[in-house]
Amino acid sequence: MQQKNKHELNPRVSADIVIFGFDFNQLKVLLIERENLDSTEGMSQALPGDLIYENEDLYMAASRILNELTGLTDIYLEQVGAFGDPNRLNKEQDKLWLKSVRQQPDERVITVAYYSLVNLNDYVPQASSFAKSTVWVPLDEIAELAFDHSKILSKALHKLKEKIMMQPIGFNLLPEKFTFSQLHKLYESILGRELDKRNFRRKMLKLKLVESLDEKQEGVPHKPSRYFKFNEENYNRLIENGYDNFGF
Amino acid sequence: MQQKNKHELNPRVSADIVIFGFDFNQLKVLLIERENLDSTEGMSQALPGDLIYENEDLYMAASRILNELTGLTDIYLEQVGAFGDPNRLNKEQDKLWLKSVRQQPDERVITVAYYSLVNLNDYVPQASSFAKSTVWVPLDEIAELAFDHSKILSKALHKLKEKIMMQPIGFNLLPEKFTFSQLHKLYESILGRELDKRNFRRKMLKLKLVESLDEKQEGVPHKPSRYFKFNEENYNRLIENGYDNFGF
DNA sequence: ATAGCTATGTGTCAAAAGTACACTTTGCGA
DNA sequence: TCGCAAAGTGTACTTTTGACACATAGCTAT
Repeated sequence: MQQKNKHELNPRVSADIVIFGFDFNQLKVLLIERENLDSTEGMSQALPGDLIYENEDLYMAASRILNELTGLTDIYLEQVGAFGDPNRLNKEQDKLWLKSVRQQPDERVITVAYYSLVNLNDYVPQASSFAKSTVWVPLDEIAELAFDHSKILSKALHKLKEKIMMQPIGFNLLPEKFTFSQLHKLYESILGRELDKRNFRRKMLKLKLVESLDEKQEGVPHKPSRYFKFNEENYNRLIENGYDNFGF
Repeated sequence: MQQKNKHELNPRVSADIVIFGFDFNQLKVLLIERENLDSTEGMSQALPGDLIYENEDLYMAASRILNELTGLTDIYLEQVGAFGDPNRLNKEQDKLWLKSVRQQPDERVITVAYYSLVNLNDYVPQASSFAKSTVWVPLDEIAELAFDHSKILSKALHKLKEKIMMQPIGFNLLPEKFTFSQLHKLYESILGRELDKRNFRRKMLKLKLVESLDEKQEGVPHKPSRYFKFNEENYNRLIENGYDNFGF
């Protein structure tokens, strides 16, 4: 035990967050931009993240980062998993960048990834120590990310897809009131495939997850849509009865 | 950045594993037993786990631990998640035990949990540095575990349930050939509810996931069952066509 | 005022999947 | 040869899914 000790891992731990947002048209992810230092290309992108502090719980660290970045609190946040490949920071460009920013750039870092769902309307960009410049990038325009972040993103997306088929977490990406087509488009964006409009409507209404408001769109150059809101009580009643599969 | 550094977390990292086994009757978990040092009660139980070494990947560490404990390689192993509550080691009994076993018992440890599915017939108990005495405990007889291991176990079980409804991973818990009722009982044990015998059979056969062998049970005091085996080719064909929901 | 545009909103039918349910069969053992 | 215990099998009903097309409301441009 005594001799073994010197070989035991003693890393830093970071939290990286995949922040999803929806602009009523497509799913986007908030990324930080950094300048490349090897003068090959101009910029590359990474998931926002930061080292975790002492006495900080993993979930707390993730909410802190999310809050510093977006000003938001009480956000849907779910763990994706831990990523600890010993070579995860060893791409040349990443090493250069770490050298410019960390005291011990070669130190091993394990990251715990989370994903979160935010309502774009509530979002106010914030300056923060770990993210000078951020951008919302549509899912299908995201190029290879720094470190192992592409892998993290794809696992996060996979979890989101799985989850949204079981629980109506999508409402976290929408404002209080929304139209049916916004909701419909959201599900299509997340699942990456078309859903029949009428069947989608039928299912949502049968489950009574959405409730119609006495209010309509105004000023749109077509038949105005009614507004709807999420009915949380009905959702809670559903899951009490063991219903946890929305089967899209 | 410079001053902040001294507050950054620099923990040990462990891997803990929920090892599931099935004795044709119920689902069991392999636990390690340790003597309590405060003389309240005799024994308490914990999930097997060990600190991760330098240059070791998380998944590799988990397979190493699994191998040291069971002698098995190439085992189904899936990450449950990272657990890093600053107080996760702070129950009194746990602190006493750590003092007797670790150089720096107060050091913060983050654990990455995995679950694995093993075939009990292949299992040969092994002595290992971190587990002197091990026991297979039926799920419903597991008492409160050490550290945050009860929480880990319940999350692992939850993931297993979810997963087995989507993918036929249950076969990892069975030997090459098995009877239909063994398979049936396995699904019931994992999901914790009864499944209609005929409907279960119909579904499995329709998906062609199991294949009948020309062999029967012998020496049983009732009508002997045919043996079946898992048909991996058909499974691969299914998932290629996007089928990933077995809907139990 | 009216014609045209655009997205909203609605119903039906057939196929597939799920659910509930009971009796006969086989081989062993007493 | 009788009894036991688990294996094995089919049907009828209900629910869910999936495919599909047209009328409607409000704005805009002429």
